[in-house]
Amino acid sequence: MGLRGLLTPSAFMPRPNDPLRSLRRSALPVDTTALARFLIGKILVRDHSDGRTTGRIVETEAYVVGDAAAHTFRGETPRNRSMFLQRGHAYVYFIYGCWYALNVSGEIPGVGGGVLLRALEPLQGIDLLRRRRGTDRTLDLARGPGRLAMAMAVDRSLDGVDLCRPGALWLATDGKRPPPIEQSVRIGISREIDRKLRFFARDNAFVSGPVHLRR
DNA sequence: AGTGCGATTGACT
DNA sequence: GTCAATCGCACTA
Repeated sequence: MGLRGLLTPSAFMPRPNDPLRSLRRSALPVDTTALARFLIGKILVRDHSDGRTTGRIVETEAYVVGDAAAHTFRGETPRNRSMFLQRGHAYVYFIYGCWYALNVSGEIPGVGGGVLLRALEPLQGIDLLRRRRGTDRTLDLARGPGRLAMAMAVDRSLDGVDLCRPGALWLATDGKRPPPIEQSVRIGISREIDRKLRFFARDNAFVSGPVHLRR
């Protein structure tokens, strides 16, 4: 490596400690499906009194306007109102009596739509993620929406948080190019089952779902 | 006031 | 591969 490489960041060397930059709202596509694709490769940051945990988003699903599988389909209610906030806000819901799941709102104010975050590749705070999940299996720490929320200590208290402002929970980029992205049908729904609104990083081991939907 | 069910997971055969 | 756990919420009445 030459002098230039010592003095300036190199695009060719991995930099594990690349600074995180908060995602500006203006950078987010004004469309839930485009946002679901855009978020692959971005970073979710959880700042907690226990410490910071971060993970790279490797799997998302879009729940769009007019989508019978979306919680917003029947209009705004106390439960889902966060998905009607301006794009970039957290919608957290509780399901099956035991799990939370985290979404990012994706439309203009008053219009309901959101992106379910389904899996993260753990980056920082892996010991803390392990403690929260009660397992040492790095692969399983945040593979699946319920595990992701548990690993990142996400519950309804974070519902409505603005993910474009650094705080308890926010979205960031480390400047890396997004990975190759694949698309498929969504997992675990019974309506609108043919719409290919799931996005994931190709051949990434931290992606959830059955094997035939992993590549 | 009562009912049915879900954008899941982990344990088990 | 199957299946129970578990409860907030939306819907019906």
